[in-house]
Amino acid sequence: MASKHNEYNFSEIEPKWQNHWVEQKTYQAVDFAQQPTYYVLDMFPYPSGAGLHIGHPEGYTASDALKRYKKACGFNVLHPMGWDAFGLPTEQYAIKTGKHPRDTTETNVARFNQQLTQLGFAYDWEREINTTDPGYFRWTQWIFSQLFRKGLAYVDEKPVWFCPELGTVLANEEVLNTPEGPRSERGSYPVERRPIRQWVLRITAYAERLIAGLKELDWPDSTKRLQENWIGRSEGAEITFEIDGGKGSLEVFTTRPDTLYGATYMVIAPEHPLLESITTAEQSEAVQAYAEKAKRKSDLERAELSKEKSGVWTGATATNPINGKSIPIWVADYVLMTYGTGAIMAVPAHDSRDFEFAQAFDLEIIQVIEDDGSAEKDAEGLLTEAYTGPGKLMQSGSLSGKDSEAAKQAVIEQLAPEGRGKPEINYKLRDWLFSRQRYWGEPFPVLWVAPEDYQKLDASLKPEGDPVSAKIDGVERCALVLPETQLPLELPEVESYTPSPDGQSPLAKAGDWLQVYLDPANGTTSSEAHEGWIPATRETNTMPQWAGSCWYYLRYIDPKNDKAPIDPEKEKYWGCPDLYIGGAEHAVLHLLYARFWHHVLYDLGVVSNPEPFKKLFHQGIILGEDGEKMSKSRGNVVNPETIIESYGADALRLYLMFLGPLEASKPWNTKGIEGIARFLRKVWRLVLDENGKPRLSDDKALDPESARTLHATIKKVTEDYEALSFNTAISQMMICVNQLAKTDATPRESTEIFLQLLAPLAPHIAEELWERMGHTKSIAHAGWPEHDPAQLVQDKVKIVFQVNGKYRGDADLPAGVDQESAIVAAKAHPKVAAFLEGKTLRREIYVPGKIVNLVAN
RNA sequence: GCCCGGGUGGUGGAAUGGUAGACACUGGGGAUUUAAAAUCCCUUGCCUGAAAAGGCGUGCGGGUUCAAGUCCCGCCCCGGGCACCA
Repeated sequence: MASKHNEYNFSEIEPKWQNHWVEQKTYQAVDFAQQPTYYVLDMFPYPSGAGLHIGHPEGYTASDALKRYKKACGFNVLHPMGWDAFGLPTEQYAIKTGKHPRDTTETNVARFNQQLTQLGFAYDWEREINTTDPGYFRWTQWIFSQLFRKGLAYVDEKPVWFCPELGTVLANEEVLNTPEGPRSERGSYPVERRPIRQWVLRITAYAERLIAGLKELDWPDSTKRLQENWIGRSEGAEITFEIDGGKGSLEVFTTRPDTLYGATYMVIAPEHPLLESITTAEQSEAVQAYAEKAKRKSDLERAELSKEKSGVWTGATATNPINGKSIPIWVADYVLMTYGTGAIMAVPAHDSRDFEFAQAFDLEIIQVIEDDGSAEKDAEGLLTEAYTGPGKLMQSGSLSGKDSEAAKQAVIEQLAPEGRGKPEINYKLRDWLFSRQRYWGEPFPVLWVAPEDYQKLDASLKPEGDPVSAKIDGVERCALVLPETQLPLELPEVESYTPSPDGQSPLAKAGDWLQVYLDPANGTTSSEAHEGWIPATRETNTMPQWAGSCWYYLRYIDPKNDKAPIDPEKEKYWGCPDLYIGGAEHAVLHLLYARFWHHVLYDLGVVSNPEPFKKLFHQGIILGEDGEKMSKSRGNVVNPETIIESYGADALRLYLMFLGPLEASKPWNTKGIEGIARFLRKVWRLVLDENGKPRLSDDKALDPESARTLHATIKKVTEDYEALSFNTAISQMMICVNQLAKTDATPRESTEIFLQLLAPLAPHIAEELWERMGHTKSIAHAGWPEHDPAQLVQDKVKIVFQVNGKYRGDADLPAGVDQESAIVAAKAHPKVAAFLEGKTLRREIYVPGKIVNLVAN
């Protein structure tokens, strides 16, 4: 591009300043400095082989700009970066090429690092973390140990999604519902259900706190609601129905105990443990066939067939505890074993699912809540749809006439003394499936020992409460966690990264690593047997990628600590991130899991606040030029590197922010960046003349109009940076440059103020021009300008004249003009007068400094 | 079905209830230049009109208000999330 030294040559100046910030440690965060702190956090990237895509620099530009702005304002700013480097693609690559994931990760990290630097993101690299670094994951393992010891980790044989192609188990959220059936999110391979031994974290124990904690958070409302719905708290009652014929009892969960009189049948899930024992001989064959069929269906298939309800009568009946009525018990797959008790009381009149089912199988429908005419009915006055609203009870014995809300309580109170009912709360949230049958993840710091050896163990190795046990290779074993001294537990070298076809982790083949001896007194391990030591087998599952990202924001505060995950004093000094910027795709899982761990760490006294992320912001998605999501297959991918080559990093940064509001999804438009490039060249020429010398005027002050623009710009840009409204900040800076460019030269102070405002978003050009104006210190140390309100005061204001709400003219009147004079001026305006002609003035409105509206007819 | 967002010129977008379309892109016209790039100036919502001017315009239909893109009610469309959670 430009070669003359007096032209804007971004490819020369950008690397220069990038090196400068690194060498001078310009953006290093200093522990315990006597300044207010500001911690701005980005969601750290997975260092994939593909390098950065345009979505990364969007959020990262925002945080980089905010960081530079806050530093200028005098904050001790912490803005770190790291790598979420465990994960499937690297492992897949290892399977394909035999290359160790560690090496691939190293290469990818180096590339990402270089790309981020090229964009001018000045992180405090001394705090860089990598989830695959043993110095990091020893503390991930440590946190797991704490969860284990608190009884929050257990083992369960769970039917989980298994993907034969990837050779691994997938979490529900990694499986997509496609027209071809369930598929893996990565690669879109077919998946199937398989029961496999799994580690599970008891996140449900924190459900209540995770909901309550949301209240105080400054998060997008939609994200809070998403989490709330995901946790899915519902209040209701657990009611016990006696099964007729002395076959025991059946518990159901309902949110509508008030409709109990309308319960005309019951339904249990096909997986319900009582199904076999209650089914009568006559119905046995049909029930068994039905249960078999249901088992083969995936959850997705069950849901898709939702329009047609299916089910079979078990032959059994139960007694409605409120009225002694005998009602049939059906089995149907619209009832889920995984929610509530796996059984329901069906009230077809007031639940749409039960209504559909009752219609399909011709079951009794009894209306017990008055609908006041709001429900659809047929000619005979019978419901043609369920009425799910509130109302007065009817056909409900002594409760008839009571309001439904009050009746909920009344029913529970009536049943409670006999032990047939109690208030109950249920959550949609399920416990967190926490293991993967993969190589490239954190190994569990867990050993399995024989039950008799387990007795000999020191209490510190065991969980609170019951032992965690499981069948390993058909033999009963108990789990213990390694003591802190044995951490980190590193991954063994293996010959193959491929899981075995039965879904076992590649670690299951790491013979030497697998078998160890253990000192029961303190958990020390060795490959050699010692007197009194006991044999143990290592856990072969690894942790999911979420594990490392659950607490990384804490580690940045104290990244090299080998005594604790984080030093308490440093934790108190920095606190939690003041702002967390990241994509909305993590609205539920990552942000919920991280909150869960943080609450646990709070209980353990590791952190001093129960919630990790006070303020959250989601940047939108950059779409392709065609308005579609960028993807290789669509061929609409924009590569940041090519943009930097042709326009420079400053232009890319500004343009990304100029596209629209940070939170909006917006299409990329390559032509649009021209406007930004033009703006930057204009800034260059505003500061330097054609000889490359500062274009300074001898005057101390700007002309009044320029001064007003400059101070309005200081005000607007400051407010907009605070609000992350970078698009409008840039517009205002364009207005400012256009105004200042009208003059032959600019006072030094004005030019400098403008560069200070520009620096957070376009730091390279700002630094370069700052230096060329004679400064020897970085603009990062120049502070932040304040606007002078006096400069904004105008002696004349434009008053708009309206007649009947329509614009008919305007006039510049003295600021602070009173109502009377303003209205006189309006009436004097020829066009206003013309529109008033022949009409009667009904009303005169004056909004001070803005508008006169004359109402006439 | 339920829960969130969002519908403004040819395009991206801007607008504490107070002139809708700031700031840009694109298009059109011009200046400069041997030419190009760069730069600068004018113009660019729609309709009527030669012009002056007027009318219409923020997805659709109502309403509140002196005044509505903005507030309220009822729809339509697009995007995202959840989906038999009793």
